[in-house]
Amino acid sequence: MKKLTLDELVSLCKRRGIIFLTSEIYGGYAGFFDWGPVGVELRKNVVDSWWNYFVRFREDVYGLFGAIIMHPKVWEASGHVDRFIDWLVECKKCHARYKAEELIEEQGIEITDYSPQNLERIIREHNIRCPNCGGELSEPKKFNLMFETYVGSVKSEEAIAYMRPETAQGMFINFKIYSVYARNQLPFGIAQVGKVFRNEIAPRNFIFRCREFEIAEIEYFINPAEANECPYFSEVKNVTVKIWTKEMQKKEQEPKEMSIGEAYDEGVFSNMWHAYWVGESLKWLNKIGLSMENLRVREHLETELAHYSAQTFDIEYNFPFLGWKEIEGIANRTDYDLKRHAKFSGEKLYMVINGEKIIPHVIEPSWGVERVILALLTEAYSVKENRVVLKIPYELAPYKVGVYPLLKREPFIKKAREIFMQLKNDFEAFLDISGSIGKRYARADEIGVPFGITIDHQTLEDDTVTIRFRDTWEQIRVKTSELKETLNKYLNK
RNA sequence: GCGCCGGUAGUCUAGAGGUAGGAUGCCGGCCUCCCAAGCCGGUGGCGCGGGUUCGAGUCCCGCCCGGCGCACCA
Repeated sequence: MKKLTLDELVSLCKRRGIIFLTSEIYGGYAGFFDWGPVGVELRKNVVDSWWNYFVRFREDVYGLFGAIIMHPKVWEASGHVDRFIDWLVECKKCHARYKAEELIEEQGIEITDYSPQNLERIIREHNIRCPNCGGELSEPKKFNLMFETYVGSVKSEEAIAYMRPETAQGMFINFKIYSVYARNQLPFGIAQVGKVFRNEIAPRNFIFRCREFEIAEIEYFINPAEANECPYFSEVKNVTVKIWTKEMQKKEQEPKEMSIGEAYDEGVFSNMWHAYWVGESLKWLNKIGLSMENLRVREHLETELAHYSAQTFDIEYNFPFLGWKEIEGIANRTDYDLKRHAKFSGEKLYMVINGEKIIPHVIEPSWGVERVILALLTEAYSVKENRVVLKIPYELAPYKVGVYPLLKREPFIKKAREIFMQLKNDFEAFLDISGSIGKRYARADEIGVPFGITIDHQTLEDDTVTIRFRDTWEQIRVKTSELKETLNKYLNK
């Protein structure tokens, strides 16, 4: 079968009202996207599925809908201000870029004043040149991956606030409230879905890398003394997937297919809870339609670990047009964040359980919603007889059922309206009377509508209609009185 | 952000100094009892700004957007 290209997917997303670049009448705006009538339903269904699976249908995870702009100190405590803001100098000859402070410190010069004026003065006085080609260096330029804004009406340095670049900190700053809500027991988790903002240098590959995107994330707090006591582990131990540990990567070995249970026994994971969350993540991704063959678990090398992480696994999806790419990360953040916030805020961020003071450790599964949906669309995209059929799992389909009069005239239209009115309160339904019947089926297939109800001549005689199935194009005939029940059966409701 | 390449109706594409053409979609009509059918009619376009030229999708400059490579990816 021909490989799907990103261009084909982008084209479908635009022409069918799913996702498209924002502000196109002004030439577009890189890294920002709008979701159309179909996309907005799809996104909502995916997020609902996630929320049900990880929050509502669990005993131990609590939801949060946190602020996008938080106290600026949050980002000092988290380490983002230090690690997201740099003064960079650029070589005027070869255009290589360097952190100013690193170049200066490499010369054995101690910096006491980190202001850009002073950094530049040191570079000029010591005649520091490009280590690559010896070229002259530019003045230091501020390089900030966080979007800044000003809170209050005065635009001063003191008024700078940041658009959150991750949702995690919203959970950490509310740890006390949630630990009480969880009745002072471990483990428990806090879940949040929301927009985050990162001022990427080069947004690319459609919605794969954007500047404004959505994260679905859980911070799961465990007792470090009980890190290998996960009562749910039997639910994931047989999940089997390709796993690529850092050792395998260093030895240039291929990923190895193994179960989560086997991998845990072999010591692949930092602890049992970490293994559990990798397994649960895979189960949900598989549930929403991503096949296990297209998923793999890759451990981060030491060099790519985030400053807060003891061990991270990426769940990667094999995009036909991008190769294996991260759609979710599962990090062991240990007690890094709670300790940092305790230090910066002066609050006591620990729990006392049975007289013992415990700073919980954190396992953090973190999904990129756009990336998951890109994988979902990729997996669902299929071609049948030269037509696109989007085989989205029924529960996620933006519309469930289309109603079509076979011919565009009375009394077919009247009867179709009746059926539509009968269905619309129970299903995401629409009525389409425009164009030939084949054209209407084709349009519905492109946005993944699972069922089509057709009103034909026989309907007018015996009050039966046909149900057409998106994936097979087969039709069955049912009484209109049994339509709702039959559709529910197929939808597994 | 750097380098190379590109940008023509909603989508896909022809045109490379001289009247912007096609396909498809969409809308209306005729026809049609089931898979983008047929016929007729309609809708809609050179990314933005400046320059060169009698004349610019076409050549030049800047910007924007996209693809690829590098860098970045906490």
